Amino acid sequence: MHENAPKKPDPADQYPQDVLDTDAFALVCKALGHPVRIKILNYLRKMDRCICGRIVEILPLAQSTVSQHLKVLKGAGLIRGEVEGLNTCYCLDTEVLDRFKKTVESL
Amino acid sequence: MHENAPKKPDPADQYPQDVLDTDAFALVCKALGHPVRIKILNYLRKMDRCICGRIVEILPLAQSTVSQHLKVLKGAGLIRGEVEGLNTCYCLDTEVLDRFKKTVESL
DNA sequence: ATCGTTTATCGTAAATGAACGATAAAGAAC
DNA sequence: GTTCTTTATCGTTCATTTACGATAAACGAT
Repeated sequence: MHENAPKKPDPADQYPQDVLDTDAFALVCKALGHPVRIKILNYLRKMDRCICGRIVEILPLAQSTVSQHLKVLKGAGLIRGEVEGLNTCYCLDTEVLDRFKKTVESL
Repeated sequence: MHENAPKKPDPADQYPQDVLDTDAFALVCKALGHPVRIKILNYLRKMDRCICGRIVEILPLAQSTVSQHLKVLKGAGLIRGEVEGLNTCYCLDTEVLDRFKKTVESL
């Protein structure tokens, strides 16, 4: 673990973006560590994409709480949201999700 | 593997214990949602089985803190620990882990 | 029986999380 | 322009998590 010669200890080279490091992996797991967020994710998977308001409708929670959960999922990179006029449209980030799956496979 | 004569919507039949329900899945994710616990899991994967004291050694944390993390992992079913005289020997619960993997695959 | 070792648990303090209502920001509709 | 709608953020409260040291419980060794 001493980089005298510039070999390739670079993690980005070893695993060309298909496995998450410990901290990133833990972050994603933490984001998945709440039933409501799993439900949101499942819904987005079924719907492909949908606006925030729809997610608020299907959950028995205040709008601000749902917004908070969406923020956590976004912070972990699991979903993306883009503003479309008055609404914000959310969808899964399949790339991050796939990377997560690969990491789990390797457990 | 597929339901040829499906008549039961009973979830326990549909998925003969190979996929976790939302709450159980969130619980496992939550347990994985801390870098230290990922490290413990990785270590146990490499070592197959090892005693608590060894895990305490490799982590820069107080013994009581490590014990707490082990408890979380055990509570999620990810590891098992059996007392062997003075020591407690921990190992992965591969069955729960495999179920978790299957659930993640299906994401 | 006494002493050291190992691990779990207790008690506690600080940080984070989850929920809510209220409010702000931004765009649509009038 | 004003007003309504949608969503994010603020402020607050309560619960949980994380960390630690201290202690207890269980066992081995002396």
